[in-house]
Amino acid sequence: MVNEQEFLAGYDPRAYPAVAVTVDVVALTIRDGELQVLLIQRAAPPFAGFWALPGGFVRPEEDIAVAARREFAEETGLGGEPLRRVHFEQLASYGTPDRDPRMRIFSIAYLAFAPDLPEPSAGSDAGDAEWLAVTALPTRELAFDHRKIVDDGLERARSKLEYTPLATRFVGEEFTIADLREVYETVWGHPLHAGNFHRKVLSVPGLVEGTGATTEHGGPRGGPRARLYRAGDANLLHPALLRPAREETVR
Amino acid sequence: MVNEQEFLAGYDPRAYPAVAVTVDVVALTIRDGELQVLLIQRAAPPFAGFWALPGGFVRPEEDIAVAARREFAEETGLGGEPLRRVHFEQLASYGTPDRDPRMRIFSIAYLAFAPDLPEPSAGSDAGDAEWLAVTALPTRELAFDHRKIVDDGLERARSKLEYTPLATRFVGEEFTIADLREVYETVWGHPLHAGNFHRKVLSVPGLVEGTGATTEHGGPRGGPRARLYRAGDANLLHPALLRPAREETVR
DNA sequence: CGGGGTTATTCTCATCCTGAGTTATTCTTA
DNA sequence: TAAGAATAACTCAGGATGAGAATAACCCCG
Repeated sequence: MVNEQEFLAGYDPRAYPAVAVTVDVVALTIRDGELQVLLIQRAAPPFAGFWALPGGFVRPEEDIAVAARREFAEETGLGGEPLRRVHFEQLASYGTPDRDPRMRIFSIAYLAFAPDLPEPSAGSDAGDAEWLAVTALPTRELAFDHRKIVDDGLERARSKLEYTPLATRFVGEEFTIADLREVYETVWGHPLHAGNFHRKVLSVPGLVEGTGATTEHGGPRGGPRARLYRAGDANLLHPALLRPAREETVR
Repeated sequence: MVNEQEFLAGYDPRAYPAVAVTVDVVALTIRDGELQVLLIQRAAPPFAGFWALPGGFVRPEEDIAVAARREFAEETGLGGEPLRRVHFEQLASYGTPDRDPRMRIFSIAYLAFAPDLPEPSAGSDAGDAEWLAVTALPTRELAFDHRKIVDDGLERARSKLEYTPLATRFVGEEFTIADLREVYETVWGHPLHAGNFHRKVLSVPGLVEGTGATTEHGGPRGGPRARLYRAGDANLLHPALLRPAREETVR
């Protein structure tokens, strides 16, 4: 039997069938009171002209998570501190043999949560980029299996709001309880009881901490000035902020 | 601009640097009242002689999930109905550039839950295979980044017991409430209140359904015959069966 | 064969959390 | 200045949880 050195010296990677690995990013933000996902229009085949998730090949010496951040930054033009405030997490991997007509391509999907972002600037390999309301997804055909990836990302996002403080990633540095409630209502897609939500947010340790300040003015249609809060230091919410169970999802 | 056909005809996969994709399986079972993970001893370099997760290269036309089941079946010798009762789910993907000395290898990890399984039969490419108690993991150095993968799998398993009926995958077709409680205690690593657990399991809709039968005998050290149950039809537990929050994990 | 130890199952009870509704107060707009 | 709207706080009933105890069935040992 050969030892490790001899083995590696005689090892030929080219002996294996070619496969490739890409990252795709499901980037979510809240704009105009709607949950929106970042899409780019493909300029080159395959699926030229179709809308797709931002993503691309992982570079030879690049870590996957770094690749995901790079692809996101390229499409949004974001960098520096604003980019650091964006939360990234691995979502899942997709590798059905025929998901890409070129060759066997595995995609490692990432999920990104970002506060209200400006209109995206198109990257070099994208014909166009835009934020699309997730409610409009059913009318838009996406490239590859990206519809499935987006659906998985949305379910992950809805679920993560329950037991993590990720909702604070959708709002600015300072926010009101109503801002936070709007995030939950938008992502979950139904209204919440304002009073109960308020009580709950303040009772969960480490979710938010008060700044002592209030908003400059009341709401656009009246109401008192709201107190401002910052994200707290909790990583997990306990007790969790559960969305009402829908009978369909249980069985 | 070329159309899709012309593009694909002129496409050369060999133009890209070689990468490979493997699956690794974190297979968990409960044997002798302990949570155990399936490991194989590597026969060939790299990491020859080290213990590692069962896994291997995804075949050219093979789906990832199929590859995970195949690798698991090869190492355990399991097939047919017993194999169908094993739950598989994708865990996460690992692709740090230097995680494998041979080349850039991405690993897509799967998590498997199985009821009490027999001693594994060694596969063709494994020097040996064994179930190792997870409590013994700290004393055993694993190949590649498999320690991290196992840790992620264990956390996923503990978390999934809370809100899904997966605990029923660790016991046989018919089981007692005490069997189920032992699963939770073993995976979570601390004792539960028998009375409260009993009440909770029976109150969650769709978790279990009674068979009408009882065990043949009482427990080995006494006690009445216990009623037998089957897994119910729920996919999600509501309300969830939460493990007591540990302060460390929250912040 | 009888008693002690063990375990399944059911109850009790105090406490906490949740959903729903109400009230006081502050602020904007007409 | 009055009406409308939103924040924040309070009330109350019902459900869920944690802790402890009671009851009854069953095993093993002496």
